Amino acid sequence: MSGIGQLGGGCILGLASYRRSVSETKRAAILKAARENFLNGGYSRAAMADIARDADVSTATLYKHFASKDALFAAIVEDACTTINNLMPTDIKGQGVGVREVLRRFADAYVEQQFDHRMNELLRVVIAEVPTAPHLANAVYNDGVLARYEQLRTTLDVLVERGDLKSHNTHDGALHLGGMVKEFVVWPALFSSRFEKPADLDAKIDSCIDAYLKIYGN
Amino acid sequence: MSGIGQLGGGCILGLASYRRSVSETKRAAILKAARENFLNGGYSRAAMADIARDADVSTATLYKHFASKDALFAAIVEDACTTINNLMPTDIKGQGVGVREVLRRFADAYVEQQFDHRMNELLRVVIAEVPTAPHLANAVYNDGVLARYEQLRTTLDVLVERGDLKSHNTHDGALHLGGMVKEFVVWPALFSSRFEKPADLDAKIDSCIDAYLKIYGN
Amino acid sequence: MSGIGQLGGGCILGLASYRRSVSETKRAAILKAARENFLNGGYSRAAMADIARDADVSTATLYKHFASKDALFAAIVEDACTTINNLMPTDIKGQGVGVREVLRRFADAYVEQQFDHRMNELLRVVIAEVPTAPHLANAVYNDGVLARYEQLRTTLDVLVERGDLKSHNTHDGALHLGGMVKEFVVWPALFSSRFEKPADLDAKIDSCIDAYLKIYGN
Amino acid sequence: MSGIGQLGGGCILGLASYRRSVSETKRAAILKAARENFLNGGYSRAAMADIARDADVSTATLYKHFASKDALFAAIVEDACTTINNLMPTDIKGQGVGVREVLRRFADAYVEQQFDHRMNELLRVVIAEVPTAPHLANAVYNDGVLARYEQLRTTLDVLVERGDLKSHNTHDGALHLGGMVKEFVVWPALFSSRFEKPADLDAKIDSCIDAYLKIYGN
DNA sequence: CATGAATGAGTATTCATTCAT
DNA sequence: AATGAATGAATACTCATTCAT
Repeated sequence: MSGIGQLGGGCILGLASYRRSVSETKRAAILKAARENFLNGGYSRAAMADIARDADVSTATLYKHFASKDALFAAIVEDACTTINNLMPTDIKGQGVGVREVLRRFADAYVEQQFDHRMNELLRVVIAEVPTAPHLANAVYNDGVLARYEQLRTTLDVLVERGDLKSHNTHDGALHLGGMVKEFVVWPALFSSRFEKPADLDAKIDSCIDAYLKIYGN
Repeated sequence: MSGIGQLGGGCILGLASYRRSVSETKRAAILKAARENFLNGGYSRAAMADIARDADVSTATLYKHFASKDALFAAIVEDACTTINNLMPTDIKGQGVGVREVLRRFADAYVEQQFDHRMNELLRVVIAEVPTAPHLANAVYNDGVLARYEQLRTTLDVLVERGDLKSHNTHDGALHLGGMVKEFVVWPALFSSRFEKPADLDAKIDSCIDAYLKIYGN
Repeated sequence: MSGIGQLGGGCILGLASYRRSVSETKRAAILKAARENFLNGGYSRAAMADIARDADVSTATLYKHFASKDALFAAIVEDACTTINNLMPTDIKGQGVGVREVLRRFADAYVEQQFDHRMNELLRVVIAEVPTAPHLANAVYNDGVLARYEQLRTTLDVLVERGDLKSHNTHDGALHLGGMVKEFVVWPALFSSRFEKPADLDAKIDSCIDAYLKIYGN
Repeated sequence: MSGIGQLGGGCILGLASYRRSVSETKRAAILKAARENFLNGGYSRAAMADIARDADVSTATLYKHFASKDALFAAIVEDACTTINNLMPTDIKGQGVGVREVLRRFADAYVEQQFDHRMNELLRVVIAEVPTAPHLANAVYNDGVLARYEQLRTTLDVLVERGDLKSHNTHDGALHLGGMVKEFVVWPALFSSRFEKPADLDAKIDSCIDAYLKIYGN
């Protein structure tokens, strides 16, 4: 029935892989439940017992998988960073694609990451824990915020090379464009308990790209 | 009866006002202690007992002044909003002052509010409590974030009227300028446990104003 | 009705002393309950919740009085040491009292301390915690064991001076006599879960004193 | 089937005995690991999982060998008693050996058992568990403490018969001598977290034998 | 026969809030 | 009006023991 590998002679191997898969399943369930709990009320209000219950495991099992609440939280954050980094597009600057379209695609991916993957809410919790877990916040800032800017900058560099943008300090440029977009995509979301993106988001983002092109466009 | 200082004869009114002033003093001490505690480790980690101790009052007195931890936190946030709103300048667009200088002054006031008045840290805590105290976050967003944009927009309108800026949608314009500035002033501070402003902040802000003037300047 | 002190003008003082007495009462109840619990199953098996229940207080109150389980245990041990040290007689070497009688009285006091004040059971627990609380064990050894030997030695010195005993190394002598007595008074009690003293204890102690007098008597 | 080493042809008996020996090896490893764990922090602090890990077996295997933590502890204690009883010399009263030397050899064996075989530490743990495992403590008292006295008494009887000691109640005599020796050998060790024997132990033991000979020597 | 993952019942400790005085 | 002691509910974490494979 199950697709367990080497069933011929090594039932031990079968056992091991069975166990691993069960374990992986539980680990995933825990991460999911924990994410939910942490995002809902922040670090302090998330209770290990609740997380265990939501993941349908005992607290002891929870602790077998993650040595402490801190470690569990760190795992969730790391998980999110990985997911997000895999999500961002790497080749949006294809030959025939116009400047505006390239920037638009980048912004769309960013919006998806912030809203559909609930990065905004994770940011809330991470920011809240800055005083008690500065290393984590730092990791998120580097892997989540700065990494995004580096990607954008690289993209901008290509556009400059292609002659689509004036030659300029693309590092600051990335921050300018990013700052404007965040104003619509992140800032209101941080303060709102609803998860939806604003209704006229696309128009707002267009206005940011417009502004950027007025500064640096050819 | 007691040797209380400047009370003249101890008439009832005098006693009452003395009591009131003592009460005000205690209230202020509590607010100060609470602010410190809340900003240090966030809402959950702040302990009412610690706050009372730091304010040199008993817990019972603390509860006489503020009905609950929530209420105390709300009071602190409100207090901060008031302080901040009083801080922002209202007449920076004097006759002889150039565009760049006007925007610069606005930005400086913003920087002062965010760093010297620890608004960045307060934002951290408020943002963290969005799921459990959405009204508070909303209040801060309206009184703190949007109000700032309204001020900026009003300023921009004056500049447009003066002919210093092209006629444009100043609402979006305010968000664009604000977004770029925040990128340097707020975003990194939210993720850092140190309270200092970045070293090259002035240059960064100038670059934002430059960008803005490239878009909308005459 | 109650003997509270300055009831005349300072109801505050009355309040303070009332509080203090209530507090003392609770503290005593906690110590009693804790002693019982610790002696019954050792340090690890004693549960703070059980102790609180037995003392008719909440666990929070328990922790107001004693900052931790360790601290509570230490308080009990210290308490026992004080009690015991106050119990040992200081003037048993009166003029007309014979050697044998002097030693006998000392031994009797020792027996009372070990059995009636359950010092044997406390020793069990303290000894058990040597690896985890060496300082405590050390304190008990110094204040409980060595102090007893010093008392005995002083007594022996007086007896030597009086000419009742040969001149000898009374330090080793005290250990010899003490060792023999302990063999009957402490050693079997350490291994038994019943609290009673052996039936023929008096005769056994006499035999120890006999032996001692054979060595050092005149 | 498997490439197991010195098994000749893999007949059933050979396999069975191989299994038995593997089992014995594991049992021994468990006992060793358990002993270490129990002696280090006492019964309660020793964790079955740690013991299993230290013995390189799974917890399930551990439980196959010993039905419970209690049973494992009992096995260790029993093991220790056996070891110790085999250790004590049985023929130290050879023809030409003097009284003092005989007693000295007995004491030396006792010291070795208490220190080199960590009997002092085991006593600590056993004593600690008296309230919860009285039968065990009883067994140790009988097989460890009393048995030693019986051996000593037998020895003393021989010495009396040989005319080396006065005729006397050798039962009490054994306790007297034993008590004095223990005072130096066991008592301080019970209260100390270091495993070493006191520096001047030999001299102290000599002084005990001296005292004994003064009482009962010829 | 051996395993490692799983568990339920505990454990010490904390905290917002109340109340007798 | 002000106090400090008191509390009940909660929280992170542990451990002896079992069980499916």
